[in-house]
Amino acid sequence: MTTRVITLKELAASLDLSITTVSRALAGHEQIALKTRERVAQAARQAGYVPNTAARTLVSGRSGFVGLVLPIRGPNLVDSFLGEFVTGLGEGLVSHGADLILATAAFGHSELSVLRHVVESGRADGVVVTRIAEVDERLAYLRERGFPFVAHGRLLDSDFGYNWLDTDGAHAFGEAFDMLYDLGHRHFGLVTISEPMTFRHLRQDGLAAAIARRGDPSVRLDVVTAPRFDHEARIHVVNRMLQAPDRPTAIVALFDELALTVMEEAARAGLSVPRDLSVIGFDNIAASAYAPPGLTTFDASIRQCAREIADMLLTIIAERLAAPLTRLIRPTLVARASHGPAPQTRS
Amino acid sequence: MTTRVITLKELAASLDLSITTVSRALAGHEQIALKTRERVAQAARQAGYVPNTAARTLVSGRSGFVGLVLPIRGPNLVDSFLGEFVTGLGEGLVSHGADLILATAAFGHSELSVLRHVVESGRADGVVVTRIAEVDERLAYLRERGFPFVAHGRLLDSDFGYNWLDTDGAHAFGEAFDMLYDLGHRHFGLVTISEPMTFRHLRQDGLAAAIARRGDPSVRLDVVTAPRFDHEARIHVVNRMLQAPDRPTAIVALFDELALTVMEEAARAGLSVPRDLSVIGFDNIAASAYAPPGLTTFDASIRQCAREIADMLLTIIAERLAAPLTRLIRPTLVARASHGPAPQTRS
DNA sequence: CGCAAAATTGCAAACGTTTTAAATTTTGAA
DNA sequence: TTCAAAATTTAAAACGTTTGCAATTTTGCG
Repeated sequence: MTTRVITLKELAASLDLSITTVSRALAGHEQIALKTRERVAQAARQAGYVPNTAARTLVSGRSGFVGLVLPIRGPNLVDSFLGEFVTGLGEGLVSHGADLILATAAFGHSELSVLRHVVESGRADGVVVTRIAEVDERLAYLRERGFPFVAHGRLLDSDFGYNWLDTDGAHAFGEAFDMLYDLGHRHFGLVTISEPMTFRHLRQDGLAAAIARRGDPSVRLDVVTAPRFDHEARIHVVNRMLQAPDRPTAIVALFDELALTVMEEAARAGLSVPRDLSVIGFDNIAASAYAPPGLTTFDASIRQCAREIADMLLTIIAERLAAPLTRLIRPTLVARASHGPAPQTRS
Repeated sequence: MTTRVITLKELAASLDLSITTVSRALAGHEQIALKTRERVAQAARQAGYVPNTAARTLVSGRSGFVGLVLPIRGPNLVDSFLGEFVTGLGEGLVSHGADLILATAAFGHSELSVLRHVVESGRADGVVVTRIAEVDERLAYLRERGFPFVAHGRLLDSDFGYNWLDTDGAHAFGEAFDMLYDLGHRHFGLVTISEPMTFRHLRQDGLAAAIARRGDPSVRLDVVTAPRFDHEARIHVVNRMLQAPDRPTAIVALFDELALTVMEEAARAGLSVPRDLSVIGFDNIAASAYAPPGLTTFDASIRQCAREIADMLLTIIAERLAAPLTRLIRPTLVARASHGPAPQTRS
């Protein structure tokens, strides 16, 4: 059954040309007579010739692949992020004829070891790194190797230049504060996570900066920290904030999943959102539109960002760019119904 | 900066052995003295030697990659399916040391042409095909080539043997009917789509079969068909069913997104779910848990299925299996609050 | 100690491309 | 008609592995 794949040698033989000529003709070299180029192109199309990737990679040193090491995730957790991100990367890559390699870290293997393997086996010409940690050994490794990469997210102390694209969480959280402050809120809550990811600092700092900018000493901010994968514990932490004798009138969550938990627990505690409590999230996951009364959040347009990351990376690879490329994308507010004026109770 | 990647030749030189011996030692061949094997392994580890994928692929004919061609999707649509599926595939592959290639169809290029490219360029040893269409040229192509693949979903008329894994939508829809019938419902609605995918038939047939099995002539089924990507039109179609003078008391939707639209429009029309109307979906997407009152649906455990698909495919590749492997996975009912007894109005 | 057998190692070809440098053919002016 | 220059084509090496087969070394028995 199996139809054999045609090789360059065979194609050349059928045309009575050398493989050199055929190779060059297909690559469109000017030095090959136009007539020959056309003849070769025609024959190649008809024979369905597709160059062998491995052979081409071996000699050229370019694989035409971009790698992404899948972040390790909990057994029951697939964040909605991945589908969008991967789709965007694919879209960005395909316009340049590149494809995506997804490598998964096996249980017990670190993400770094998988990354090293991808890099050192020559599978990819560049990689994309997501979910930047406070101390990120992946970036350190890539930098030391001088291997092309783009980070989605950034380090806190960028003492070395590298390529990144990030959503401006600091700005978004500042915007959230300003909006809530103008609605009369003075007592704020922040639900954050314990994982050492940089984005939690950037967002929290953005919130703190906005508070400082306002210069109103009556503003108060309570912060609680939830573990990432333990749903029970997360609920517990949220309730600690909701059931405190003096609870915030507005809660900002580090991302939508947390905000949805806040809204669920608020409902369970008989609190009405947004009458008794305003809640704002970040990410605009699909469920946020459905969870009553509709979560106000920020959309980071992951798919679009991923597309841009792909573009950046391909530029870096093609032009061996040294100067770091950076892009900060401002997320847009998606105003739904989970925020409103501060309750008058205590005023 | 760029640290050079060490090659087999260099490793061999540093050990004062031939590349043949080193290659075999690393592959664990018995014919190489144990002492040598250990010495080589040690040196390789220390030097951080990683074999070059391209070279290995070229000579062995095996790339260690499995391909997935991303289904083309609308500009604003990323179905939640992809993230889970890709994660599952990755998990399934990594345990066998394989990785995933994601190829995207560029705008204007057919999915088939991308598939051909992946297959014929030798990038992958096998592919996974999702979203099986009624007349699926991808399956026809793969079959003709004799290229290893596993389909997620199946054809209606399987006149040729091929490997597939599918969720038993027919059974689920039958189960949904039985449950609703036992709750007193007699007038049913089915919201389906116009895209020529096989799963719509399988599910609808399952529903019809369950109705027939029951043999109750008072049972009535209305069917409306929505276009896939046009949200406006989808709403319109749903309302046609909801606002009919004699509307169904129970609506089964082909998948959750449709069911959520039904629930939204029902709420807008002042209908209470499940008091006035029962709604059941399929897929158990994240939003289904949040949309009030909580959508009753079926969970197909995509991630687990994908893992199994990876296993199947790797088996097929490794053992050059001819006999088709097939698996039918029964989805589990996720009973939330969107279904209940039939309203008494007309009884 | 000698030698066949067993154990171990190495040579060289092959995989399908790209590319350098060289060979061949064509062109056109003298 | 001749020959240098231009245009076109090709031979061969290289990329880094794996592997069939041959060469070398070691082992053990007489």
